[in-house]
Amino acid sequence: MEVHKIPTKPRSQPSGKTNKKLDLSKLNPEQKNAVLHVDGPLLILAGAGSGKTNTMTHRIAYLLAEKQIPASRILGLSFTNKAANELKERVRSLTGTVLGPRATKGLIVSTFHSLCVKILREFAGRVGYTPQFSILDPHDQESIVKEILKLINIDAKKFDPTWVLFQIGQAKNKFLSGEEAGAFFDTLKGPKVAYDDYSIALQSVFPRYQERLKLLNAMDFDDLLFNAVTLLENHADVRESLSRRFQFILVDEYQDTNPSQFRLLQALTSTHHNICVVGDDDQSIYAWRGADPTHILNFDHYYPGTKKIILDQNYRSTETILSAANQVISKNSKRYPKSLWSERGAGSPIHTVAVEDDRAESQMVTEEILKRVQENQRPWKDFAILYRSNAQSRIFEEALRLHQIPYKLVGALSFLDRREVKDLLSYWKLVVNPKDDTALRRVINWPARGIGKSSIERIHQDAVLYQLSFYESMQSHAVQGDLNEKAKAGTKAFCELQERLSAQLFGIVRSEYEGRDGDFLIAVSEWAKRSLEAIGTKAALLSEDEDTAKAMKRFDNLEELANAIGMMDLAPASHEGSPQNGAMVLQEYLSQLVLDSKEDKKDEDNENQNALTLMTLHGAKGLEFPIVFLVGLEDGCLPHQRTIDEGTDLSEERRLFYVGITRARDELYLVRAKNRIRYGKAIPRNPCRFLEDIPQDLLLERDESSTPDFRSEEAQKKHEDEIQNFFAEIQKRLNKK
DNA sequence: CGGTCTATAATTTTT
DNA sequence: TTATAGACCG
Repeated sequence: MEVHKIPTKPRSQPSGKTNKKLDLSKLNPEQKNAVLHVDGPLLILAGAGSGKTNTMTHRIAYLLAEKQIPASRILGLSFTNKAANELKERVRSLTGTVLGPRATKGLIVSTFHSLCVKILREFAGRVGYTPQFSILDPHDQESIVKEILKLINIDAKKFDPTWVLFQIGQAKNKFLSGEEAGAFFDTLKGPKVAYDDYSIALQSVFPRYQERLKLLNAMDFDDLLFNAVTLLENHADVRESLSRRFQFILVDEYQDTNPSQFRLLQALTSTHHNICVVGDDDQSIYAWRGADPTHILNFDHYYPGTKKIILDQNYRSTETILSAANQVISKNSKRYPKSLWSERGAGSPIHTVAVEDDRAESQMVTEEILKRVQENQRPWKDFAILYRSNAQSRIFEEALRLHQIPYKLVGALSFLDRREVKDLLSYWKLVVNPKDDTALRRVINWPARGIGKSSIERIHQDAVLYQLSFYESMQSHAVQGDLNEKAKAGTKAFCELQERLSAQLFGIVRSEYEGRDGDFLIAVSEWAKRSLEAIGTKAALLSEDEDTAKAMKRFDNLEELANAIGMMDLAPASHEGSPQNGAMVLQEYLSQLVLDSKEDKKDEDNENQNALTLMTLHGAKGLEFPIVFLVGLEDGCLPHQRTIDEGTDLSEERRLFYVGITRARDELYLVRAKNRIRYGKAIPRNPCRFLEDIPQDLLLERDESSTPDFRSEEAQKKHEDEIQNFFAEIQKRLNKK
């Protein structure tokens, strides 16, 4: 039963054409204040669904249109490519009607990471790199750490490489110096070993890892930030020129900034304080990877004279949903007190459903969705199923597939994780950066060319002995050396292939195309397609997969990867650091790919496709859906077990719940299972503790299970204790009288 | 050298 | 229960 009719038209689009004047009439007074504030620090506390993006885009448009700030003096920063693209697109459409299509030319709206790439490509030499540096993906990082662990005789079984990498990343995110990192490592307790060798292990791996990356001319994600900050802090000339260039800086999701990002911003604002940050402390959910919410809580401390604006009118959800959200979040202590309100009316109550186990959970959700689709004519894309951890998606996928409901799984193994994609990209990486041993070792024998383990080992040993890159060592082995005939021939063939590809690619020069950038890009794209042939990918794929159709499909994907080069956005030739030859284009393309792994080629038909969404609570931030199912609302799942075990602060888990609730526009389902099947056994579970904070009168509760609520021994004991205390108390009072 | 098999570990969240 | 990473054999 719907109390409220849902308007499905997009909200707050500027109506029709406006003549020469930016239309601010659709903004509420606070939003307008934020837009009109020009000079000096500005903090916008934007609650969920409060028109944050709209405010930011209007503010940029206002600077461009009314204040005549050149687009190239404005910098917008966000965390995801998706957010950056959306922001840019909306600024473009806003200013388009007023200033024409060229108004945003030179405007940079990007993620922190890609901004750092831009800066570092230009000044790589100042931090000991060449501009061709590669960007490693997590998989590459892991193989390097494994190598190092082996080298220093540490058992990778005891010291999980992923864990080691995570801690190294933490140290970089916090921008710790060598000694500070050491002290930080000392405080850690690892997962598998009781004694504290962890710090020693980390302290021996960390420097070696960094050294290795430098040798490979490669940076990992965290290095991009770390090195950019190092560059700016140590080189006043670079710092000042960039700070002067970016006269106005806007930062989205500011509550998620980590110390590296914070310092980057400080450097960029060293010559002015025109920084506008937008965020919501209640939606800070990345502290676990180094984000520090005190950046937003103490913003005016770092930037005195800050103007603070609170956007608390919500344009998204019903009042019922908002008051549940407000209640839940109000239990957190360290926050700017605020409470969202809306004019949308009460709407439907929140459904809370308890089911028997996770199988029943997926069934119930699926059936409910089918019902809603039939009864209310809802399209699939109105629905989202949100969960705490990725592992929970699987069972829903099965149920959805069974009922033939189209869904899109966000955060699934990305296109880039596919083996053949990584292989192809490794060839391309190697052409751009021949020092990239990691890439080389991936494809040295793919397609099979007779270079086996022992040959690789020999090449490797010579590389170490003569201080060569792996590729250089290969080159010398192709001519002489102690490889068997087959391996030698393979090595020779490989080197020749690389040389040829490289020569061809560097031969594609932009100046020959005289402004026809489209043709220039297509030439590079053609090269990429030819490289597929030269490598022999089609034959390789066909031979390793029985299923010819499947193999062809994989091959088509690779061709698509080559094609996409032709559709890149290319900086104008005059612009510094813009690609001048094929290799530079390819390099740019490769960095875009690694930094943008989420929305890749698979998303091509994404926008208008009608499918329900399956994703984690983290992934859902910034999105909204008419009907939301929050599933797995059990202790151990929503306050995640790891967080409970650490015994510390559960406020971030609570914020996660808050984020989930506030994704819903019209209806919200809170679903929990009484048992969860794990490794084939049913584990009984308690309801998520945050559920208690939602007032009963907002809820419509039902229990579809056949078993009574489970209480863990501990909970049972606590419950009994409470009853006993209660009676003891009464007894005491009676005795007193 | 490459494929198949078996043992073992595993379920936070990600640019 | 399932996925993956080494071991081992052809």
